[in-house]
Amino acid sequence: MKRDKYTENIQSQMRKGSLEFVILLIISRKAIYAADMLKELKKYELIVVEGTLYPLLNRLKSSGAVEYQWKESKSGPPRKYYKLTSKGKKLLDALLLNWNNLNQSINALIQSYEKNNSR
Amino acid sequence: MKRDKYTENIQSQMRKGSLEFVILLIISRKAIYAADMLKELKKYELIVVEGTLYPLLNRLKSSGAVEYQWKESKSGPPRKYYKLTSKGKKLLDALLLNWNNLNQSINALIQSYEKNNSR
DNA sequence: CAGAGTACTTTGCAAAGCAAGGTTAAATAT
DNA sequence: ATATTTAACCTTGCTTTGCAAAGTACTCTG
Repeated sequence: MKRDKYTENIQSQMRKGSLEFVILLIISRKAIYAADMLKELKKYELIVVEGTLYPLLNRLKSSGAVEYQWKESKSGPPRKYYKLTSKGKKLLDALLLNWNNLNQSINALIQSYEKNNSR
Repeated sequence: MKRDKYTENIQSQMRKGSLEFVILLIISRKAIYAADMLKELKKYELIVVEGTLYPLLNRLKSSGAVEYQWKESKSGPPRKYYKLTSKGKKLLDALLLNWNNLNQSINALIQSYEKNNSR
């Protein structure tokens, strides 16, 4: 396996790991449907494809973290507008805490790395 | 699936995603062998088990990011002391950049979440 | 040499990302 | 009105990978 491929692979894993978290954050702001989530993610350079997003949304749905309403569209089939449930809000809060902890651990490690490399 | 299980699952995914990165950071500080890596990870509350770590180290090895030297031990079988190769250093630098980007994106999202929830 | 402790390896299962292809509905073109 | 295009959403199959559990191998102690 080439190094570049491998680098990309690890990077995509880092993205993956925080995907549920990011999706919940996006949904928390306002009700939104899948295709618009994809655009939003692209803005943040968190590239995701349909085949990843739809199953993920279904998992969130069946876990009770999100719910959706069908809404008509003027230009195509109806859309599922997702929003957080109260369960979803609790989940998001737990993930925020978790994110902060992970961040602290990694930043501590990064600092000792930078020290060893004379800034 | 219960919410708690699901929460844990997502959290463990977030850990997973940054695992290679964290391992590289730890190895970058000084040559170290697997069992001590596990202790180190525990200090940072990034729990990992053997069945995860050893295959991961082998993947890093065969991608050329790390190399190891056998060293005798006074209390058991010999140990593989891992250290970064120059390839590994480049990989780590790329991951550092990637980490910073991901961090920025997520922090931007978190900020707009906190705004909507009136701090 | 038997048992305990330490270190590394392997196997098998399950979760999940992703490419590719499919279905359905509305709008537009012919 | 039929065909094509576009927008949404869904599904299948492959592959990767984390992890529990069991296995191998080496050293030291009694």
